[in-house]
Amino acid sequence: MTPQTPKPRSRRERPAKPALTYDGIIATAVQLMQTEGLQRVTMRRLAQELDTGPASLYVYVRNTAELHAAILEELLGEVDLRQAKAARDWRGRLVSVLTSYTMVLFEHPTLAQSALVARPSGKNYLALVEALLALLNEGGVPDAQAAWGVDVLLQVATATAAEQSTRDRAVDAQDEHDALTAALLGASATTHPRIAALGSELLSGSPEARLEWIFRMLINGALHTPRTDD
Amino acid sequence: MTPQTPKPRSRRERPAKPALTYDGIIATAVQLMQTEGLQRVTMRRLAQELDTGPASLYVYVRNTAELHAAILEELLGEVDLRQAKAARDWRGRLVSVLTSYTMVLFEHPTLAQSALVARPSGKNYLALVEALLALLNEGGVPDAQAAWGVDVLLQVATATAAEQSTRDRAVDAQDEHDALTAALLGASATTHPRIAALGSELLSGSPEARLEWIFRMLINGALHTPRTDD
DNA sequence: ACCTGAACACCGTTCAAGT
DNA sequence: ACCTGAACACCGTTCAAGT
Repeated sequence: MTPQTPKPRSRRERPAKPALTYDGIIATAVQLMQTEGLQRVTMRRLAQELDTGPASLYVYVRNTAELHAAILEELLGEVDLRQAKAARDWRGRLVSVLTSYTMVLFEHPTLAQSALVARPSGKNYLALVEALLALLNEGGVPDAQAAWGVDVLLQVATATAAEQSTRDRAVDAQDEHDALTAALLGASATTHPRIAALGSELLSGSPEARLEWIFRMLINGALHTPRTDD
Repeated sequence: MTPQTPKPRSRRERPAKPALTYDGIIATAVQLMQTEGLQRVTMRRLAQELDTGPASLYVYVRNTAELHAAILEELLGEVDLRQAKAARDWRGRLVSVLTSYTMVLFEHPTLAQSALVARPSGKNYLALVEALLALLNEGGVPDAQAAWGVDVLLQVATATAAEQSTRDRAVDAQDEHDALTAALLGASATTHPRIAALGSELLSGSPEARLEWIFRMLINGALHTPRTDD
């Protein structure tokens, strides 16, 4: 009689060390980010979580940037693409999808920072691009303009989320914001007439109100700016 | 006869250790960035360059982010604001100034990355904002729209430069770009009809042509999108 | 092929102690 | 007030050696 249950050779107190796989590594990385933040998702810390040494991860992931890109692609699954079919005009639906994307990144602003540099190319990203292109097409934005415009829409949304990453590291960010506020409001009307004229208008509005206006102005810009390059 | 030339108490082989000052630290930091790149402008490396320990720098600079922001503010002095007075229509001059800003950041894309997070507020930055606001005003962009629009213009320029920082670390970036190209061009017409319809159009155009179109569409968007929030 | 220990070459930041 | 040595708590990545 051969034993049906192979005795697990559990090392340490963990319930059995699972074999390393790409998917397993990324899943653990996402979990680690959710519990400890992206700044803790390092090769060393992740290896520790997987009960191995950092060198082992390099069999599956080229470097830290690639690891972060993979995490982002996972996260993009949370973007609410159903907004594309809501009962609103195409502009409103476009703004909704973009806002959902921005909100997902807002939860992890440091990831947004890396997203600017390491663009993903997985299925969730493709689905997002497709949804945006469909809405632009529905709104009558000419193909050539939609092709370049979709990039700008995502770039601005990503950059806006990335900017927010300062506001996390509370204290410094506050100081920095105060410095900018003081500089803008204290500008002299002789040397900086336009800054002085606009004054607090430059800093006005909630982040939400600003973002909505920005998305609308991008859409209008894409719709009304012909490509003259070719 | 008293000696007229005081004997310098030179430590090591350096020609006399200058006293630390904020300006001296930033000047050395800028120089270090120019010779070795921003990734080498660390507290430790900079301290070494100044012939002291890293702890000494914390008397003048709160942290690494603040150091990088100070470097950026210095660099903004290189933006060519004379373009604002060139013999072209206001849109063309606006595009010129923005392009000059982008080019300055292009030389140091990792600095652009940090610029997204740690916005400067020094005199060079104020001069740039003032120049942009003056051009928007000249073009008849309503104040409320100019106030929010100037932020978007700078954000997009900064983000575009930051994106380029990948293209420096040559090999990975190429792989990543190839992955995106393959994903976009390989998209199925049934699952991703719009991506398939646009195809290579999505990746077309030189960076310069794209950027010029982007600036023009931002200007048009700002000009034609009223603020309805208040 | 996959996995690993160990090493190399670094980091930011704090703190007690000096001048 | 300014400066410092030393320490704490980390990093990414490579490589030779194992299985």
